[in-house]
Amino acid sequence: MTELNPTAASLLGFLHGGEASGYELVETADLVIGDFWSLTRSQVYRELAALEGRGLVEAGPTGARSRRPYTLTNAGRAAFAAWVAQPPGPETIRYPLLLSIGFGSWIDPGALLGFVAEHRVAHAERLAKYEEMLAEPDMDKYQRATLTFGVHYESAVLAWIDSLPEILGG
Amino acid sequence: MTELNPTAASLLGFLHGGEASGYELVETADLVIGDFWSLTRSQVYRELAALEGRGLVEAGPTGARSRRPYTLTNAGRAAFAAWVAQPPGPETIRYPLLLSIGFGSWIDPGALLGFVAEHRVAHAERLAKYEEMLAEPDMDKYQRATLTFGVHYESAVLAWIDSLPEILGG
DNA sequence: CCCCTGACATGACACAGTGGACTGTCGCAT
DNA sequence: ATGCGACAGTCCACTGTGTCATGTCAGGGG
Repeated sequence: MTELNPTAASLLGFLHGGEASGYELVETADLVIGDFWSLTRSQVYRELAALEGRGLVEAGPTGARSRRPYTLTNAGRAAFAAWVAQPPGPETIRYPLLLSIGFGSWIDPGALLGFVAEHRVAHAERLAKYEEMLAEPDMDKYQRATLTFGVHYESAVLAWIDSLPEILGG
Repeated sequence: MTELNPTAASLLGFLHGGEASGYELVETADLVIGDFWSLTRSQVYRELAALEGRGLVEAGPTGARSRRPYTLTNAGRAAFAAWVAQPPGPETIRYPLLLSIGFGSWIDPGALLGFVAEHRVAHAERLAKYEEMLAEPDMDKYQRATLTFGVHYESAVLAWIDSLPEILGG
């Protein structure tokens, strides 16, 4: 029984909510974990096929629009339980803006500040979205915890961006 | 002239400092951009081969321990200059701990807090490392800017972690 | 009634990125 | 002399990304 990867494990996790197609799983995942665990349609369909091959999920009869509804098997439930008991690995961040700044001496200073300003808008929007979602009173505490991460993260990025003129100005 | 990807562009960037082998480029990159732009030996060697095929770098005569020293070509310099003029894309974060928390209802609460505690140590260490590096007075302002991001990021993660007991406790 | 649009649904493919295993070289200290 | 650790590169299987292609179905407008 090879280890599950986090993406596959997440799919099994969502399938605890009942039967779902690949399309629905992508939508759910995008919504629920998309801000800190990226996945793509292609990858999801590939994982589902692999999970089916390993007997961790089962596909029901193909429905309208060639929809393939997947359900958890007992083996799938067990594999998920084993996965969540494992300590999670370190995070990876890939932030192209930081690359640009790191190579800032080759960039026109005005252009660089322009790039930063564009990113500031995106981060401010995400912060507002998270805060709006957190205002909802009846919310699962685990989702509240991940949203709170988002708030801390976006706030930190905004604070950093606002400190840049002083650092780069001289 | 297809677009450069950020990894390939970074290698060209580092080669502005003069001739270097794949091994040295991995070391440099790990040190300078490793905290916000992950790359692996395998990928670096593959990119170098591709860059050589496109005429953006040139390999000198193979030296001791089959060392292949690469240098920038004029085309490589031009490709890098074109790349840094482009606006950088959005960041991607993949944080397995957040997945675990998102699926927290299937995890033993004590174990979950244990996972969090382990991560706290790692983040505290990185924060200390960044602050120590920032204490250095003569430092390139661009590196100072990226290190400052690190400080903001790690501080935010620590603050978030410390807010978790309250969120998850109830 | 027909056609168009947009949401639903899957898959193929090429390329990028990761992590481990493997091979070999060389300098140095015991 | 030997054996360890840093240097240097390669291969492979798998995971992840982005785009293109294909087809289905529902509902509204003409």
